Amino acid sequence: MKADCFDDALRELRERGFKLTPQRRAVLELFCSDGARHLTAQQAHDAIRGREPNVGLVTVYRCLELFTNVGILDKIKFNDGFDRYELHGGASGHHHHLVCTECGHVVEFGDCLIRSIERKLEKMSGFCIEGHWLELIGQCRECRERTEEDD
Amino acid sequence: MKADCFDDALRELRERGFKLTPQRRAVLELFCSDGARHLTAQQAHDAIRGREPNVGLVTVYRCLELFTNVGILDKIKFNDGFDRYELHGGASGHHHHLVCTECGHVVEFGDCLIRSIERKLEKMSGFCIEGHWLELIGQCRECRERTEEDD
DNA sequence: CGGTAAATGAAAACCACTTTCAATTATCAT
DNA sequence: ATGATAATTGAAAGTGGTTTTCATTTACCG
Repeated sequence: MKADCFDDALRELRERGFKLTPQRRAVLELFCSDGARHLTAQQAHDAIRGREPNVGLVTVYRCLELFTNVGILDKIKFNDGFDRYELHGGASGHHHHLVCTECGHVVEFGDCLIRSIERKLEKMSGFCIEGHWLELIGQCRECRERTEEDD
Repeated sequence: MKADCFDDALRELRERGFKLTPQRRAVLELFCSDGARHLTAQQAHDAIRGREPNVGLVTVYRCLELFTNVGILDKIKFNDGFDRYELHGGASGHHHHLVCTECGHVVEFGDCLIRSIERKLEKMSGFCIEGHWLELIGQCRECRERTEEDD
């Protein structure tokens, strides 16, 4: 549990005039806890329910939207049809995801590798590039080894 | 209009035992026409409606799915919530999209720039990378110039 | 505390997409 | 050609994640 991220977020909300409801605290606590990465609204709701049964899924959706607008969370999209959220910046700043097709294991990596591509493309296309989305899929080491054993 | 792509597709469908209905011909014609790139089902339906009013949106969805399974089309996903389709392989093979946030103008580019990143990541992560999805967004030259004029 | 505007929860709406099902039609055997 | 047959179609209903509506509750300020 990253206490300062939680306190910083509460302060940010208070300063902007938003009410600090138990529901919002519960969602914030979840996302400031260590294991919380790229969660869907449903996953967040399930995780919160145990501690705080009085939090509706709709409220979770609204918290996620609010926190994203305020800059506390980032909305990220895998190509699986679910909106996902994680702490803004996170431990490692802007990053991308490498997802295992077998077990769903996710590895994150920084975006320094993309910058050079962006510069090349800006020259080629005349675009001023503002952002990018990169997701890679494959098989993680564990799943590859298990698959080989099965043969 | 790429006549051979159209004929090849018809032959492929016939060989696999699918019926050559006017609806399927209309969808094929559209995707074999020169301007047809990364179309949504709705866009395809709108484009076809002019020539062939008797084609339902549902049928367009079914054609797109069938043609993708058969290998005539590729399904591609922008992060905008719409499934999009284009001719398999296309003129330029596997590629990525650079989308203008102002006018929606799309520039395509090949994936040779990604390969070196994939190799680095395989070493770092132990993953065997099978595929990737990259989309960049920004402002195209025209929109940037127009925006500057407005200031 | 008491007033007030913001926040919540349940239900309904949305929207892209898929499925169901009765009616139509391309294809093939005759 | 023609009729049999199974695939295909279109309309309507269903899905599933997300958003909106609206009456009720509640955090916050005075």
